[in-house]
Amino acid sequence: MTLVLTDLVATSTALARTSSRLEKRSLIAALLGTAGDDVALAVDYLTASPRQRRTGVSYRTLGSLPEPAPVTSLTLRQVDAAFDALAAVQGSGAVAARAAIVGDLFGRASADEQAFLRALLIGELRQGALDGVVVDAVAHASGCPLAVVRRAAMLTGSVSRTAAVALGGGTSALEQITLTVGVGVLPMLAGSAPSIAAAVTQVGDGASVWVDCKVDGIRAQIHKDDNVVRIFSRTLDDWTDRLPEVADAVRRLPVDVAIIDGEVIARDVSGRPLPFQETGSRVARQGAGAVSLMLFDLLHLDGRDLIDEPHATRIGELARIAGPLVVDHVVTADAGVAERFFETVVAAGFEGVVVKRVDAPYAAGRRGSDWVKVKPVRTADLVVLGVEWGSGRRRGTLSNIHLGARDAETGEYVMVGKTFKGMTDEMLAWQTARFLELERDREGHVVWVQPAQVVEIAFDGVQRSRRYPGGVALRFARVLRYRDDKTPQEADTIDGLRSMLAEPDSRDLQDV
DNA sequence: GTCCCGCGGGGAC
DNA sequence: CTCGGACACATTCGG
DNA sequence: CCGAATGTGTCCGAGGTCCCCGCGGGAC
Repeated sequence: MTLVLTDLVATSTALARTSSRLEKRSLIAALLGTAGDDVALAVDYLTASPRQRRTGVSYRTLGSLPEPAPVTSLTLRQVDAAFDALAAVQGSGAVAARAAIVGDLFGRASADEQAFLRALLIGELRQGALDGVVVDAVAHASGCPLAVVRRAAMLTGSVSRTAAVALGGGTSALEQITLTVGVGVLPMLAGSAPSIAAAVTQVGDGASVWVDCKVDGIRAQIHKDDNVVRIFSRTLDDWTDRLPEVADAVRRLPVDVAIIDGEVIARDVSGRPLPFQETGSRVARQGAGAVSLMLFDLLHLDGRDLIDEPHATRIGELARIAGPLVVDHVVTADAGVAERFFETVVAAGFEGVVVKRVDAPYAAGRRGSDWVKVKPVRTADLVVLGVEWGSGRRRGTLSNIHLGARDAETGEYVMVGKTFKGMTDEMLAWQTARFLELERDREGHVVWVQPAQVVEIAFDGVQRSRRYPGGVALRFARVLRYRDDKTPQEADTIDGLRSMLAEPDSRDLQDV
């Protein structure tokens, strides 16, 4: 039994049409019931994650498409084969080669199929169903308990493989899936809280909480099986080759078999974290520039699975085998103590803190309330310089605003970033009217406005920028509120933002 | 013919 | 990465 | 006492910043 693209596209279209999760679930379940051997492929496409992580094809390449075919018989496997071919293309002439494959594939697709494939390749499926809904649907289609399906998905790191096992072998087959050294596990994620006090009461509810120093690096899940070490990124890509020194460090640990969770980060000789940009750069450059490893969890140790053990137990074992690499922490029920720890680690250059329930298991793949992060928040009053028309459910509203800081010398405003975050529907409606009033010019989907409206922006920090003229950009900017009590002349200055940049000390920029 | 730069794709946060 | 909206389910409120 | 309102857990999608690499085309 094989699945035809048309059927998948029909359910995708139906998914987009309804907002009911239950209905989405039954639509997907019905499709999976007919998918036969193509369950995994169907799930990969429905969750907008084709096997081929990189096809080299996106928005730009798909600008001009051939005429849709009036009749089609495209199968999922044929699509998969075309994606394989795309992924294999490299070297001189690659652009033309990809265009040829795309032209052939799309020429065999109907209009609806073209739209679907295009959305899939661009990564903008927007049918209101991804991993969460699909996992639910897999449980329904297979008759397996949702909790069992979820757990299998977390342990295999793959919804599609889980789906194939569930539909093929049912609950008993799913239950045979266990934590396996060498197979990436979905990493446990943290929710967030606005303050230490909130986090401590939310997580601890009166009891003691575990407070970890939060490292602003790149997540790494490390599997050690004697001398064989594999390192997985947060999305479970294999990054072993680009982190040789990390692999060596783990090889030297006094354990045979382990799965460790931690963060990779570039630091100066004193151990102080370097800006995230530096660690990102070093990691991407295949091990150019040393990075160090900071650990905060242990999922498996020498034949013993620890994911269901309490956090405190796991960390106890971790400290035993890798003490010096474990991140700083305190255990307390006192929000004041946690607060002081937070201040200390932030002063030392770390990102903040993660508050953890002491007895929480390792609940992979879920952004639960067992781990809650808190980071310091910066704030600035900036001027709106332009706005962009929104897309998707923000179509028809002026959404993404361009932010400017005041240049005290010239009196002009220099752009330091954009944001679309923090706006309620009400604010969206207000700002589209407001910025249309202030409109000065248009260019594509951006509306340039007179620099008259001040907005209070929250952000995590500033970073060095090559794109923006002031040389700085905001990280994670979001709107707090519009300020009608301030004139643009009272907005915060670009110099003020620049002063928040960590001063690079060239002596310190050494490998550790 | 080579080098460099711009741009697109893809991945971190 | 952040945030708001929406849905599903649990709990509490009000006639 | 039961239906309606309110609260909670989760998911999704709106798009941000940076980085690197590879390809292609223009400058020299």
